Amino acid sequence: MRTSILPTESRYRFQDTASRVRITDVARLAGCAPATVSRTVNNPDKVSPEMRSRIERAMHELGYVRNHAARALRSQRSHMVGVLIPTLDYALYARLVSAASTQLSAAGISTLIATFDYDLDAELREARLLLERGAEALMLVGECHRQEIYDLLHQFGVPFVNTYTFDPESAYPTAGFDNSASAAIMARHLVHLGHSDICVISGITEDNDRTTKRLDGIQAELARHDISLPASRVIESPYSISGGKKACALLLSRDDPQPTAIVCGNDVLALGALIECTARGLDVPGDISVVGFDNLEFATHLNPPLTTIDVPARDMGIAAAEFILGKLSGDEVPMHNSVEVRLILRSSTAPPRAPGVHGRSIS
Amino acid sequence: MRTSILPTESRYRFQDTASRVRITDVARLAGCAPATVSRTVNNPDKVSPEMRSRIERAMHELGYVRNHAARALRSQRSHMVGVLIPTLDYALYARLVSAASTQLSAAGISTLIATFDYDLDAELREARLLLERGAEALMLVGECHRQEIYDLLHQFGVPFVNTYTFDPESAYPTAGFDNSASAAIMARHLVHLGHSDICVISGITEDNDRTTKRLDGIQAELARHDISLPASRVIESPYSISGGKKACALLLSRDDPQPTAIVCGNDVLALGALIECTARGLDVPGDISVVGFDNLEFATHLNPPLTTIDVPARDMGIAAAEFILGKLSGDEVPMHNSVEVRLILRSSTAPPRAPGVHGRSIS
DNA sequence: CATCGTGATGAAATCGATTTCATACCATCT
DNA sequence: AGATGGTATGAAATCGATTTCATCACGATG
Repeated sequence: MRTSILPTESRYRFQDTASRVRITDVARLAGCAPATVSRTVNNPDKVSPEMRSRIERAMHELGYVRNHAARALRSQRSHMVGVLIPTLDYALYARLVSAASTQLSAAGISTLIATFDYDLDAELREARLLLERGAEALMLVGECHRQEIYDLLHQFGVPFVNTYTFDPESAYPTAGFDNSASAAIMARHLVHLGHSDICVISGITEDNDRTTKRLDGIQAELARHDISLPASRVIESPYSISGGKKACALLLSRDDPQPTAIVCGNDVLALGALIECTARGLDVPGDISVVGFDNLEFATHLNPPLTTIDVPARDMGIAAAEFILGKLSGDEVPMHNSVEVRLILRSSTAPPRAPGVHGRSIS
Repeated sequence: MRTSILPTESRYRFQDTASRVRITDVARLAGCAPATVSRTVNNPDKVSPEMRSRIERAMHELGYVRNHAARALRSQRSHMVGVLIPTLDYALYARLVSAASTQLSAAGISTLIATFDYDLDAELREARLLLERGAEALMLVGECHRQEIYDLLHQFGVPFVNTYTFDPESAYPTAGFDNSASAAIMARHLVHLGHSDICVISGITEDNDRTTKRLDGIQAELARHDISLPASRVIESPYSISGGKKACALLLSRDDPQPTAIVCGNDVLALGALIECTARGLDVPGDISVVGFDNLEFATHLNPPLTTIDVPARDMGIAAAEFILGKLSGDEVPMHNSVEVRLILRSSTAPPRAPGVHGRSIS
């Protein structure tokens, strides 16, 4: 009986048997030096047309695929950029990522996507991994990150940009919008409609500058109109439909004078709130107004269509990518880039049914 | 005046000035050979505890981060697996990807995500890129790919698995479910409820084996019950809410006897259909039943909650990852892995209002 | 006609970690 | 005591493409 004498030999080998075609193989077949093959791949115009076509034929014939590790090692350029987003869920960051990715790939750069589920320690780990893998730059979401990320980035001299935020005062580059001001727009809209009994369903604010600023912005705006926002009228919830539902249910079940409007930290929460209101037989916007944030595709299709803040995620992704590309090619690029958010008026908001004692005249 | 004499010098350099700490630097500080440092990183138990801690201290002190390109080049292992999905939109593949990614990362393997927007040529390009980057394995969606992908994969000896499909007859590994049989379940459900005027909003079937099979499955099941499905009752639409709305509007505007049920190729289309029906004042399920496919999170929250087919995307991702991990470590692994889909009965389906002339008795 | 520049190509060094092979040391066994 | 085996470590080769520098051919220029 012949039992396997080389058990480890059965191990699956990356690059097997006849295996990998190297640049030298192509060179040999084309009858030239490896350097010339490299040139035809990276600087075609530095090679004579005949030689080039000869080499291209050889590459095709052998099925040559270049080894990126070797290229990256020698040239010190990985041609990769890392994108660190909280989650893939709800396609919250899909527009941002795909726009950025398209933009980068036009410059021959691939995008490495990593998620961290709103856990900053996980984010740090992923960032380190991306850097290990040679990411030449990083796109982050928000400004709130572990200090170690900034240190690492500094140490590596790797450019980066914080997206979904815009802050000309920040020491770190930003590409996005002012979350506080944008959220204030929502609040102002409701106040202008005559609401004063307003509740907020916010995203989790811990370790999250965007949700924090949005909440601050709402609070400040309401304060400007002498409307108070007691803690009992604010609920934080993870971004999810059921989170929004639960939060809404809780708010509506409190004894306070019932709110006439609910401001939500994003469209997913607003969807949950809408569902809960409808389930309770409340008419939106007749009995209660609901505002979202993000303008995700479904917002326009809801019943009623959701009033929300449009976040031009695509533009933001492009801006972030352009910033990074600029940095990578040593150009002088503005540190901070803003994109324009705007209030999308749809039918989930209306004046409160009873003008109420708190009613105030509006310009 | 001193103008810059070295203009190119200003170019942003990956790895600058004082810059990069190499393994030799760590070795020098720890007073050992680079080999030993490498061992503490990759096989800690092959290094004596004192030496190890000395090296770890040195690594920490210098802020050492290993260079993945060098590691990959020398060891011929990239520790990366590529995942090729059609799109990031609607988080259609989020559960699959994140489950797979978690699983792989526990084995020290990073996930490279690439999207191709349902364009098979783009898929081929991305696949080649992933392979260039050294992906040790690939996760694909469906079985329909350019032949070149299979050739490339074969040439490189790179294991892969087709997800979202299960076919024990296939020459290529699959991890998923039988799309045809699963779609038949939807159709059967409607038939059993007594429907016979049934329409279908299918995903685009060109270059897509999953949508094709789902449509086939529906057709076959209806045929089994002597219900015909004329071309006029089938509309293909890209996966989007507005696509579903439009398709539904079109179907409802035809002169035919109005359908009493609509089968949708996925939940996003079903959402669109639901919205359109509601907008037209149709009662779902009173006037018309709607079925979806995928059981995305929102399905349960719709009004009415959507009857749909639950796709255990998480399990599928895990199965696919396990298959790949098995292959990579040379284990004997079953070629085909199936996950269980099941019909989720909710309230978007009911017997047709008027049993109608086509009514048939059901067991 | 000699010289210079230009463009195409080749030879060889190089990127940084891993890995093989050798060596030194110590403990154990006969 | 000598042989043996195992463990910890080091020296040096290596992965494959890029890049620098040298070389060569050829045409233009004075």
